[in-house]
Amino acid sequence: MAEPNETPWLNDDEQRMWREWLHLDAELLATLNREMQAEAGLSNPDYQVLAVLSESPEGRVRISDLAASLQWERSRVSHHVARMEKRELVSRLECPDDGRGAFVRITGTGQTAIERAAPGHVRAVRRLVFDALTPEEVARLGEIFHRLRSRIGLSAE
Amino acid sequence: MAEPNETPWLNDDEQRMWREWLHLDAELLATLNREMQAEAGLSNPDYQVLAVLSESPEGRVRISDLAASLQWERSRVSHHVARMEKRELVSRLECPDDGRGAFVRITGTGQTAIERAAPGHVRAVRRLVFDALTPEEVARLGEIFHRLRSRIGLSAE
DNA sequence: GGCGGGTAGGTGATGCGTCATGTATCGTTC
DNA sequence: GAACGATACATGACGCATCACCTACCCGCC
Repeated sequence: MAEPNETPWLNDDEQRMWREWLHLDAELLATLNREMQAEAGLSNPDYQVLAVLSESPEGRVRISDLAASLQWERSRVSHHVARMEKRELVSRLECPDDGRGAFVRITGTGQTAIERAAPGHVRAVRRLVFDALTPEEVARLGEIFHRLRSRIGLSAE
Repeated sequence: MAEPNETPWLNDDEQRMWREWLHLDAELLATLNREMQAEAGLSNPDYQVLAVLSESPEGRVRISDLAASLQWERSRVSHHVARMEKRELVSRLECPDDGRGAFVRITGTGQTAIERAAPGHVRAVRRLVFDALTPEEVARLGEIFHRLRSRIGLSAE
């Protein structure tokens, strides 16, 4: 190990769990990404954006609202929407109420793409995750993830 | 929802858990990254590479072995080592036994960096993850992650 | 009416990751 | 010993993500 002894390293269980977690994460996301890319030409972030847009009653969403829904930075949304616009999955509209604002709307191409992607995506999540878990495990994991998540940002740095 | 009814979507527990998981992941990795960046100027991948190198008895590791240890693609290792070489964290050596091969070695700068990073990194993982979990939970999570991981790659596509 | 601070969004630089491809070398087989 | 397929690694192009910074606009106030 590279670290001086004063800092207690993780014990075996912890170390094994941590490694499994990191690898699982990487593999899970990569697999979901790859399958959706193959089936519908969408990346995971593409899917998330299109999902929000297609669920919006007005059919158009402000950049900032999109950022809030996805918990992304506005800049990230801006970049991503720009890329998606090039591929004609979404389009931008000016916002009449606020000269600074912009709407994003899903296009026909985008609608087709997400409809094509959705069933496979859900099936993949089921197959990779939920088919291997009991309902009790799902509940426990949900609680644990929530607990961990709520601690992030407290007393950092 | 965007998907046709034939495909069963996730139930509430599943959906909540899945969202928590995705967000937790993103936030956890981002936080670990940010803290190590601030403390020692290293990214997470930098740390992993340096850790393998500094644990190697010979002080040098073949690119392919590095890829195997980290479970990265060789190409990724190649790119990453190139970036780290620019920052003088590692250096490349020619391999006398195999004209195709290359060794990577940690530099003094790299050694200093990982020694500076390691205690904080371990503390961060403890603080963010293990301080909030009981040993039973750690064991259960380890088992679950292992189970899920072993299913990836079976019957894909 | 014009000043000042906050907000909406865009942009450029840079690092990270993958895919497709290229090049040199190795080992084997004839 | 030449040819051939496999291996080791590099490279270029591209998408993704963040950071730092910019512009334009809104709103409240003097």
